[in-house]
Order: sequence, then structure tokens, then C-alpha cells
Amino acid sequence: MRLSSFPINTLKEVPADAELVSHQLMLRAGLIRRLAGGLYTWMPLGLMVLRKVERIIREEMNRAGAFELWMPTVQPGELWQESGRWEQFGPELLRFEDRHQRPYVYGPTHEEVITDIARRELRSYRQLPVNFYQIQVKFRDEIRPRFGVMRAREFLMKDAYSFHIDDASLAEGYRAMYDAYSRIFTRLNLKFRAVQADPGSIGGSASQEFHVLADSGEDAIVFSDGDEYAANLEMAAALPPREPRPEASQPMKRVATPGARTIEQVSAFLKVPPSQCLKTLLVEGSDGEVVACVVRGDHELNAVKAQKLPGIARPLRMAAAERVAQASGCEPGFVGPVGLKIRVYADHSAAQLADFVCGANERDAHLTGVNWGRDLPEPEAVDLRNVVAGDPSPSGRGKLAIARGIEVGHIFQLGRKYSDAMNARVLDEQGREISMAMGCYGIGVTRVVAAAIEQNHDERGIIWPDPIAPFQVVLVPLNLQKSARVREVSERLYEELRAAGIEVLYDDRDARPGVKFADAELLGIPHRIVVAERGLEAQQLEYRHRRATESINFPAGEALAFLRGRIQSG
RNA sequence: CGGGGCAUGGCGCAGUCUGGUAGCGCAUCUGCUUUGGGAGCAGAGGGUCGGGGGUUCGAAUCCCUCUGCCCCGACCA
Repeated sequence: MRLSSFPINTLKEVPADAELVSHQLMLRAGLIRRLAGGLYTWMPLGLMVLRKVERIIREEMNRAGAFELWMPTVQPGELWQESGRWEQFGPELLRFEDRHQRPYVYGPTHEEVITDIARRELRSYRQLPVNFYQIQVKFRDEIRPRFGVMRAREFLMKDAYSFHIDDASLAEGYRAMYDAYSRIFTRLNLKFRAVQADPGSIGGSASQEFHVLADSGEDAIVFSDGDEYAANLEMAAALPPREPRPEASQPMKRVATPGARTIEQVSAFLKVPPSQCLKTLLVEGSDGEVVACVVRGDHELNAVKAQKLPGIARPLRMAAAERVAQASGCEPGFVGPVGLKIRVYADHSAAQLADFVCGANERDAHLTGVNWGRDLPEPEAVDLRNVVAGDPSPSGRGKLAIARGIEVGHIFQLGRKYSDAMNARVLDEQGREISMAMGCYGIGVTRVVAAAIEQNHDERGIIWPDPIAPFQVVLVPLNLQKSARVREVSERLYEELRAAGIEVLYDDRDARPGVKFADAELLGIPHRIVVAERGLEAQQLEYRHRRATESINFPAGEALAFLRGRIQSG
């Protein structure tokens, strides 16, 4: 491709509304342009990258025995009413009517449509197992789209759905997808981890997320240094402390703590470490009462764990200030579990404390020397908190560490939620009608591109992994307009590389060297060849990898062989 | 949804407080010079100052209203 005729505009300055590096670089390199909130056009250069990601995914899905199909983005509302998700899904689901006032949705996902296909097409256990997938546009009306294509409203997703006669077959199909995903992200050249995830809201049993590791990731993922255990922070179990609770040694006392509302303030004021204080959070219960969730001052409440507990409303909602006042008799900041007439859950580590500090349920006052069982009833001790680095692994081996990740894939064993709701049944060997077991498997294709940049960039721009680079090689002639020799060598080399099937971006613009280098680096083309008078004197060309700091020279006649030795194919 | 902020040429911004008819940098176009790290000089084009309403002799600027965008939002209890 000749850069002089390629439609691209690079930006020197960072657009003001882009916060994330990948978003900034995608805009600066001209990969995407914003149309409206959460809606982006993929410009030619960006689309080249997206297509490469797609191709790798498609190849590995096909290799795993899945079949590609193509479902409509617009789906009849009745299907969603049938599955029950017309009510469940909430405002993320974009709904509209056609000219006959019939309800439709713009698909945020395709379980309903594929289950409809399955119940029409699949009649016999002999047709199972089968896995259908598509690479297709989704729309989710996010409350707060942000970070460019990382959390866009419209995005490209690879979604696959498998159908099985029984759970054993489902587990097998799930395993095959796990392997396929591992191959996909390995081929994409990304550093990733598969972690246990919360299958909760969708139902079903096993579920794992694939995360691209990046400090800017929105998710916290947890892993053990002692074995293979890895989980989303939401899911990672905090083991109860092994040691028994110490004996009570202090009397309970009410102390004035004027203005000290946060754990930090209370801890500083009373000169007691946060780990000796209790944080009492009041949340909405499922029966209209509020419920207290108590964690240690140095811990955080885990919403996913909390909302699974009996009596707590789902999704988890903090009680409003008036409701707090009603239940505790005071304002937020001074609430404690002593004397509360409501249900009290305490995290294991909070329940294990003796002589602790907590709110007095009275303005500007806290209690010290408080002890469970003596000063207030024993709480219901449960796992309520986020694990912290250094906690023992729930697998029993090693300690936990925490890293940030970007969720790019998610695989589920769905079970029979949709096949039951929508009557997707086949005849088994005995001629009985039974519901099919289902799995579903997603990859955020557009998000993969952003995640790849998030993981591979420097202060000058993008550094594409070879398998998804829009071009493998950028050919940079210097003083092209002045030197007939540079022009001749460059043109010949360009044609030679193209003929050899190498994807080369030829910077044939009449621009100064600095401009060409800066653009080549911003665009992130992994391999660069410079053609200049300086080297040609000695029949040399110059090569530099995007990550390298020094160039190396090689004989001008050997460019093709030289490059082939350096390009890693996808 | 709650809180905060922003909206001026394609991009980044100043001008708004204190009203007088719009400016800077980048980008774009023309010419000359320049050519190993985002060149210099000279010139040019491009803006209903987010929309609507109002105040005023006069509004980017003051008032009302609408819209769009960005950031933050249990971890305080």
C-alpha cells in the first residue's frame, strides 16, 4: 500500500475526551472515529486490524469443529418474552417497534435466536453435539459508554452456542472451547489468563473469563503463586482465619469521636489500626428491611458475594441515608452492629475480631472494646469481602496475588435455562424428549484490538503484535523526491515484497524523515526498513523492529530473505 | 440515575468574570527554500461561537431553556 494514496489522518495532539491510552492511540493513529456516544466508525487501517483478529478467531473456531452462521441483529420481541429476558434485561436492551407496532430488540446477544434455530433444526440426539458461532455486531445500551471501543455500545463479538444431549457432553464441548480460546489468545500474541468467573446472573455451572493482562484493566483478577488457581476478584473465596477468636480483654466503652466518620478518621483518632475496626454497611434487603454487612475496616465488601446471601436484594443496593437513620438511629458514619434490630452478616475475619471498634449508632460516637457474644449476639459469619494480596489461596496452596485484566472472552456452561424456557428438545436413544444442555462462548472482537494496544504500546505509539499488525513492514525512503537511486531501490523493493506476499506500507510521501518516522511509530508497524542515500553507498538497507532502539544494516539485495527471518506469521 | 465539568474552524485551546461584531497553535491549500526524528519564510481558504428563546443600540460574553459530550459515583455507614 502506498501511503500517499491511503486515506488516513494521524493526529499529533491527543483528543481531549480520550482518557485511556488505547483510545487515544486509536484516535491519533486514525483507526477509529467517533460518531456518537459509544458508536465508532472503523477506518480502513483499523478495519485491517479487526479483520486479522477475526480471521484468527474464525480459524480456531473452525478447527474446534464449530460451524459459522449469521443471525439477524434485529430480533422479534416475542422471543425475548418467551425466554423471560424481556423483563430481566433492563434498559441495556434497546427496544423499538416496526411500522406495525410490533416489538423488536437490537440484539445484545443471541441466545434466544440460536435456541429458536436449535428447536427447529435439531430433532435427534444423533445431531448432537453441535456448536454454532457467528462474528457479529451487538448493541448494548450501556449506562456509561467510555474508553472508546473498549466499552462501546455497538461492538463486534464472536458468539458461539453449543448444544448437547447431557452434561457430560456439555463439559466436553466447554473444554474444547477453553482450548480454542487459549489457542486464539496465544496466536494473537497477547499475555492473558483464564480465571474462574461468577456464573450467577446467567445461571448455569462452570464459567471462566479470559483476561488480557494490562494495568489499566477494569477487572481485578486473583491468582495463586502455589498452583493454577485463578479467579475474578468477585469470585475469589476468602478463607476464614485459622486461629480462633482471642478472648475478650476489654470492657465495652462509648467514646466521643467528633466528626470521625470514615474508618481512616476513626482509626487515626483512636490510634487503633483499621484492621481492629468494623465497617458496618447497611444494604437493602429483599423483604423491605435493611440488612447489615460487616467487614473489617481494612477490607472491602464484595457485592457479588453479598447479593447471593438470603435476605439481601439483588442487585446489591446501599440503603439510602433515611433508611440508615431509621434502622440505626443515626447518620452514616457512626453505624455499628451493637443493638441493631436487623439481620447482621459479618465477614469471617470481622467475626473473628475481639475488642474491636465500631460505630455507636449515635452521632459523633464509637464503641471500643466490643466483643461478639458478650456485647451483641454472634453474627452470621460468611464470606463477604474481597480477598487481598497475601491471603491464602482457596485452593489450599500458595498465597494470592492480584493483577488487573481486560475481559476479552467468557465461556459458560449454561445448562437448560433457554432450552427449558423455549422448549428446545430432542429425542434421546430411548425415544424420550429431553431438553438440550447448552454452552455459550463469547469474545469481544473489537475489545481485543483495544486490549492489544493497552498491552503493547510506548510513548511513541502502538506496537502491534505481528499477527494482527495492519501491515507487517513499513518501507521508509528518505529524500525520495531528490534521490533517483533511493526512489528506484524503494520502488523495486516495494514491488518485490508485495509480489512475495508481504504486507508492506510504502511511505512514498514527500515528507521529511522525522514525519515519516513519527507516523510509522504511531501506527505501530512492527518491522521498518529505511532506504537512504547513506546506506546505499555501501549497498546497505536499514532494519529496525518497532521495539528496538538501534537499527541494523543488511545487504540491499537480501531484503526479502532478511525480512522473512524476522516476521512472525499469525 | 446522582454529583461535577465542558461545548468557539478538522484537532488542541484563548477570549466569557468586566457586552463593542472572533483569535492562537496544529492540520489543509499555493509558492520558494529545506530534507536522518513531527522544518522555515510568504500568502490563502475555512467558524450561524452546540440549538432555541430573552435582555440590550449592540451578545461567544448577561438571563432562561433544551441538547450533546467528558469525568466521578457502595467501599461513608
